[in-house]
Amino acid sequence: MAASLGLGHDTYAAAYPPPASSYSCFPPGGLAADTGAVREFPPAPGAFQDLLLLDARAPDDDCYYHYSSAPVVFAAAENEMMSSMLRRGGGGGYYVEDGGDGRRQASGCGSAGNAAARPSSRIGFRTRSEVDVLDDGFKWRKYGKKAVKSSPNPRNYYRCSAEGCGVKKRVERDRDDPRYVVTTYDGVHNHAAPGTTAYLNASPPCSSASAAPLLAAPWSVPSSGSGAACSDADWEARLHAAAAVAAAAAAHSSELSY
DNA sequence: CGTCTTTGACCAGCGC
DNA sequence: GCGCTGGTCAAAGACG
Repeated sequence: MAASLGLGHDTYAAAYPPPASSYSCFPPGGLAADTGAVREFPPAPGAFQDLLLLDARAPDDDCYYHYSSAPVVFAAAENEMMSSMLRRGGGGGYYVEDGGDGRRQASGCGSAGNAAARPSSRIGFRTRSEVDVLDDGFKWRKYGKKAVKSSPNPRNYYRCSAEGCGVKKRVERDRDDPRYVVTTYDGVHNHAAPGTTAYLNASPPCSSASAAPLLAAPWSVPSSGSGAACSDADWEARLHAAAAVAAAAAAHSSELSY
């Protein structure tokens, strides 16, 4: 489905394979040999059918959650999977799904020990976008900008504007490919973003394309690829927004699950 | 006038 | 102890 959209998602996946460093997080022997762990968070059948490509990483853990082949949106089952990971402290769970093309996968990271020792509500996303700031439904206030040594691009610091909410996010351009924005959420919101719950609970029919422009789900694109409801730019924008919403919602869901 | 961005200064952690 | 780096603070200005 992704390839039919003409956005080069498979190309993206090929261009951005899981970095070698991420595998250091996997159990000895690798995921293939650890099927028990892999199946720790089985999703509902078909839950990954419409996953969109993205990779999410927990910077502090040096771990990546990869969803190759197709971009990611945290549909219900997906969100639950990430929530489970977060409930375990940001790691300790593994999951791989072969979507039929043999390339799709998602992976958790970190050992159970690490999870216990390092509870984390930090989650990062890298998405391709021309705009730096992801509109995730929450209101952010910029409080800092810093040039970092590890990247030629400045890093921007944002804090949730809601009173009493200490969630922060960092936004920077990918040092290797400025087309991509790396957004890192730190903390969990103590409030809900307007429309977020409805957004995540909504079924993903293609016909819902115009339901909520700002938070419109990328999956609201005709799966056949023959429709003209969404331009590539539109798709990118939706993916971008959905990724941000997913990150925020995953963190929020994690908090609510404790 | 309230809110937000900008930006230089400051602080803390870390390695040497 | 010192320097480097990342993260935060806070004053000033811009904007609606």
